[in-house]
Amino acid sequence: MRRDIFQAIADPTRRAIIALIALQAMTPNAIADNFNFTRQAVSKHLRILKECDLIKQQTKGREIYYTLQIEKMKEIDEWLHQYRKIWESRFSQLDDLLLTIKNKEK
Amino acid sequence: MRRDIFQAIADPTRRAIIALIALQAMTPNAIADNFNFTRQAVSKHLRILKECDLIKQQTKGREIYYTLQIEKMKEIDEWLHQYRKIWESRFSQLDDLLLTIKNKEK
DNA sequence: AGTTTGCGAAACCGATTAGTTGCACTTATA
DNA sequence: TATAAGTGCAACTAATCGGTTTCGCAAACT
Repeated sequence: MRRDIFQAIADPTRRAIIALIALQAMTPNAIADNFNFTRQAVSKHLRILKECDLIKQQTKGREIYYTLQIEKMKEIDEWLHQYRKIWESRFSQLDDLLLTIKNKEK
Repeated sequence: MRRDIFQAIADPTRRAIIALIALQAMTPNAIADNFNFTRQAVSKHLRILKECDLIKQQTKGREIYYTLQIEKMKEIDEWLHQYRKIWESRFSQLDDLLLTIKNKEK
């Protein structure tokens, strides 16, 4: 199935997993220790995160270490950019207004 | 139901609605004209967006105009901030590396 | 060689999602 | 006042989601 990064971060557990492995590479078991779910449930989340390239895996013996692909997070940032422009322009409009009021007081 | 902004933007149709009303306030009918869904389907999306304060409505006669609450989008930006710090620090590490190489060449 | 450990995949299940149709209500128009 | 237009809500439905249990397989340990 084609995965969407926005759908991937929609689930709070997946966001928590992202936060965990952002700090250091972790195995599924180590990740699952932080939750009340089974390792298999975590494994399913990892699969979804992997399907949209948010994480990558590195096998080491029988263990698999998952790491965050921080580059992928930029996609959200890029989507947000168009709206950031809007709120920043509104903020500068407010600045202009305050400046006008200030000048009138003189 | 308590709504989550991340869940709200997970749906591509809702992201399209957000993009539409970011430009100008629109009525449900006007929004629905842009999709192949029924007006009622759009109405349900609007309800979800409203439940997490991403949009607000303004009644004008029998019409209801929906506008984007751009401030709410900042919540995503704040969540993203922790990861932005990471990719920016990695970028500066790359800068350091390039600088080191450059100095060696001298 | 036999057992334990770490993992993913499959089958299953209840809850949720995203759409539909049908309806009721309010406002504008003839 | 009757009718049309704009809207939200409720009931229904197929598909998806997020969890579980069970299983099979490969690597590591005894």
